[in-house]
Amino acid sequence: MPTIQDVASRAGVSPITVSRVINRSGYVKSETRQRVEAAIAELRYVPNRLARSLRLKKTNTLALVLTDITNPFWTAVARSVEDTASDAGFSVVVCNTDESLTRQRQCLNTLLQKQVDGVLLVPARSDGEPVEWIQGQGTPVVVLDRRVPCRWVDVVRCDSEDGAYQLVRHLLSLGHRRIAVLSGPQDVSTAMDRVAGYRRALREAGLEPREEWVRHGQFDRSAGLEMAQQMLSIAPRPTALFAANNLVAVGALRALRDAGLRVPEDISVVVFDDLTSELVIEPFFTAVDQPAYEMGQTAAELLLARLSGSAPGEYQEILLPTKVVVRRSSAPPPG
Amino acid sequence: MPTIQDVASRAGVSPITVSRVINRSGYVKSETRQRVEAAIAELRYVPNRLARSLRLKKTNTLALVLTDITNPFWTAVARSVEDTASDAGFSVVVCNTDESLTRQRQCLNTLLQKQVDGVLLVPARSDGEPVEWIQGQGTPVVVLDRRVPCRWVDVVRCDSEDGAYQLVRHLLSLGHRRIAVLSGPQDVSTAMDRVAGYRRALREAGLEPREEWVRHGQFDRSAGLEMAQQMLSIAPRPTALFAANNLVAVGALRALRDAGLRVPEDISVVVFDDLTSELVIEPFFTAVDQPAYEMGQTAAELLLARLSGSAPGEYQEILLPTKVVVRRSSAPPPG
DNA sequence: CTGTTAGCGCCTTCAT
DNA sequence: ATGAAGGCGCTAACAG
Repeated sequence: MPTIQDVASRAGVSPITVSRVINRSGYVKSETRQRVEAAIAELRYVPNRLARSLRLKKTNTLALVLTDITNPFWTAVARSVEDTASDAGFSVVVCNTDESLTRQRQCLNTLLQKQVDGVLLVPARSDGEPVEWIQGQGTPVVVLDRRVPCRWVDVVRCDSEDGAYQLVRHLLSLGHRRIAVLSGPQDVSTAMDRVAGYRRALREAGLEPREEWVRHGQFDRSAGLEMAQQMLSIAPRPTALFAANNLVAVGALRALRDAGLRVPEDISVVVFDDLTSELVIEPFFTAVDQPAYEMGQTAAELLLARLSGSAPGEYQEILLPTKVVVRRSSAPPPG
Repeated sequence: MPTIQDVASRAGVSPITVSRVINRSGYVKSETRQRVEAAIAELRYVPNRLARSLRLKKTNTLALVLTDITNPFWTAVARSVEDTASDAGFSVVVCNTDESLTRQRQCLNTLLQKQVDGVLLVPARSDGEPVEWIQGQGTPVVVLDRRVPCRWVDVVRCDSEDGAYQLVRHLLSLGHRRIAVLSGPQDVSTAMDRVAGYRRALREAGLEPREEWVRHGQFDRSAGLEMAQQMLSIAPRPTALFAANNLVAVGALRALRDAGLRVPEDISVVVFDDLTSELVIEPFFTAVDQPAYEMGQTAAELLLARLSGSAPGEYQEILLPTKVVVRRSSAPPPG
């Protein structure tokens, strides 16, 4: 492949002149510029950004470390991050951790070695150490979606506690008294917060949350299926299920149908995080809708602002609004 | 940030010795190695892969250029590419083109500048030029999902013509005679091939495909909605719709429901490319199922094999099997 | 087993 | 308006 030196020789100038043409920096006589551009075209020269980045200590690349891009919520986030980054001339490297700390460390290590300019991190656990480690390498981080026990970091997320509270209030207002929650991993902040919001709503209604009505599992379909099955074996059976994420809800509904239960006639189901209407034939779930696209965009913009030095000095915690969407999956309890 | 030189000084060795420790290349006395490792730990040294890549002319990065990661089909492909690449020590940079040639060129340009080792490309158009351009830069390409008029390139895809043919045969066998197709962009090979398979099935059944029963639009929900509405205004109305992709089908169904039509009692709907069961409460569509995960994996493996020189000399065209899954959205025509 | 030399391709600084 | 020198951090090739 031709280098900047090859182009220079061909155009009869020095490499630095070619550099100035490519990056539109400094003065170049119009005639010289044309000769250089001609040489670039003839040689099909493509500048080597590796060398440029090494020199400039800037790669124009963002890392997006999330749990599983297969979940439509993260897909939307990834898409908005890419859109936002791309508009600013940045590329995005995506990594799936599957909620594993080991994989998270591997990802981050590789990413830092590649000298990404910034990291958008959905922490696999409520653990501040990875965040501090990245920052210790001089790389800015924005934490996405989840809380983390660090004061000195930017966070963009939704209020899980409040969303859950609202959702359970909706169930209570319909008359439900036996409400179970199918949540995610114990040490993931969103899973904890959603349980916390659930408990607060129950207590406020004068109900004592029973431990057997709280289950933790993975944030996926099969966990939802399994947790729902367990709930069905409790007597008296809950009249409503609160699924802490979209995939859990899909699995739960499967379990209910398999058990011959009708939703919402026999049992209600509500869910934190709606499935995008793009994918759904007929919206069914009563849900807390999270602005996934905005979350990615906001986080990416904040990170880019940090990189350009245009962000405010203090670290930010940005809470995006959620809203409850009532649909057909919730109704008054039977009887 | 500390460099390899800092580590070297601290350990009282030369940089190259540190390099050998990091990369486990060459001989290093166990005692020396320990000194070096201690220095690495103390300084929290992270090797700079930019410099390494510049030197080695290898970045351990793959590019994945697709149309829109928001479509679950591409999400699955992206996930499998990342899994496969990651196992081989590669990272993945993802780019969305939204079927735009301009954006495709921008993406590819940036990616080549970043010296990605290989490109997985879902071409925005049936145009061989971009492929040849990338190859001309000495970068291997594997084309995904779509045909391209190049002989000298690897391709991994499904047989759209045949899948469509099978799907329309299914409709014919149910007794349908007025079948319409809602396809994607005219110049995208999968959209063309699915129409071609449709036509072949019709002709074989002694039916002449009517032009008004063929529509082209974007491969998204709103196009599906619009195309379906247009079809409903044709008299006599088609008794079955063939949606050329998943999102088109969701949009079409919306249009049918809005028009007060029941599926499949009043009109049947079949679709090329199933929505993954992870996301669907109750599978409904009769569909051609494509092995999305395998497609990404196969393509990534082929690309990695090319990079390691372990691939066969000839370019490959790998056709992955599809299968028709009959569900509730198709039934005999009314009357 | 370890070190020296040189250079990957580019851009900043300082001349001219 | 253009160029020369030097170095970003790393490793291959060759000593020793």
